[in-house]
Amino acid sequence: MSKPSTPQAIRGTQDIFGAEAEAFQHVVETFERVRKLYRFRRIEMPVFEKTEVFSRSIGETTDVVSKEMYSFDDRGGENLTLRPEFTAGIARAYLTNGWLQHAPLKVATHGPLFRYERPQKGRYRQFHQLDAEIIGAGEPQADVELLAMADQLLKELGIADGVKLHLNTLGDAESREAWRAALVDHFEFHRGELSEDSQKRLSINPLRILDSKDSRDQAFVGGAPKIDEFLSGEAQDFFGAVKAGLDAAGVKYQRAESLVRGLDYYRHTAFEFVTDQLGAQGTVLGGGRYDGLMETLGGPHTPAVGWAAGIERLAMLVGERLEAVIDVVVVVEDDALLDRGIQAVSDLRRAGFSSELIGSGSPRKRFDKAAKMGANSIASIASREGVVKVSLKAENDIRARIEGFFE
RNA sequence: GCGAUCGUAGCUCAGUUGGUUAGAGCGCCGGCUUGUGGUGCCGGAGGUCGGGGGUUCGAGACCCCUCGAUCGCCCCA
Repeated sequence: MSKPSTPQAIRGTQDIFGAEAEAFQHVVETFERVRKLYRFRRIEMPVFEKTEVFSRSIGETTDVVSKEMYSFDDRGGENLTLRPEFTAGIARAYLTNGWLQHAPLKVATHGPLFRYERPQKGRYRQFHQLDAEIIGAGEPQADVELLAMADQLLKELGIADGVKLHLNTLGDAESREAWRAALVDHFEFHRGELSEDSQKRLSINPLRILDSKDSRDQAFVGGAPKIDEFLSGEAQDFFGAVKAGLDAAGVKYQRAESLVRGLDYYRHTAFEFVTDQLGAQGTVLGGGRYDGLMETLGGPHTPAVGWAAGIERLAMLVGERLEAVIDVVVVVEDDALLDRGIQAVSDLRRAGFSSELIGSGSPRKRFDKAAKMGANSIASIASREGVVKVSLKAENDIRARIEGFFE
């Protein structure tokens, strides 16, 4: 008889435990608290959608859609995709549920996303994001509110020092197209001297050449046309209002002229909170305005802004967090007294004390086991010459509150 | 999709130029010591050396393939 083999976890997924899981949960809980301060309403979204929800909104030519989606036919023959991001699904829900009656609508959620990528530090095939969106608001104040919330979140997580807000504008649709055309002209002239990657980007996403890490490309980035030269008056005013609003809200930022977004639906404001402490995956939170998205899904023109943040990346910056210490460990040193112990921990837990029972293994080693757990107090239930003996090791303040549970 | 490094008990790691029954610490289980005690001692369980193939008299060590991890490229939060 051969031993059955143990299945491995799927590549790029993670089993999170202990101090790391506490850090993960801490990020989520902090987000929940901050999101309520800004009055964002909680939504829960399906993990999968019809494939077209993503392919139409994100853009067929993007890497996400063309090679990173987990798509499959279900038993009814429908082609479905595990969500690679939140925004498209939320936009779909907004339209199919008629949420425009609530506009402008501020919503927040978090959960798992899926992308078929090569795993590395801060990048997984199943990863988790926080997400916040304001839908149906075309005013720059919406951008400002969202950024202020992101800024406060990072501060409350205690990681704001290592993270900087990079801010840019992509202009409105006309500005962006004019800029894009000028960039293509510029880089086309030097095509032969660009990196292989950037030669490809020239036809797929020329804006991306701007933040290439290849030194061959960087030589031509400095002289490339700037978005500011192509901004319409309206676009300039919008960006000016966002910057003024950030100053008023006390949010620090720096202009990043070559910051672009990978997904097609972005317009106007684009931003990333970036750190140098996570290696190649330095963006911890990113987003922007996507005024054109609703129309690509067949809805009415609906301006919107949003961002998403990588929970794993934030948790790595937060670092490991200690699990809460136990209030009382109850040690039963005589098996005949086990029920006394069960009663005590039950009463303690119902009264709001975290409690753990130790009543198995070598009786003489049970107290040592309890001592190693680092609890605030230890109660021992033992018998000496046939007499039940309860002893309590605790500081006076907690002793007074728990003594009664052992009488 | 491309490149580099790595993969030995549950965990962290040793394993000399390929050479008898593969080791340690921690953890786990048990015995003794201590007896208001977080100590010490002894013993035990647990490994097809990621998986498959090859070279060799002989492979945990060398070669090939494969799976996975880590770090870059790319992409992105």
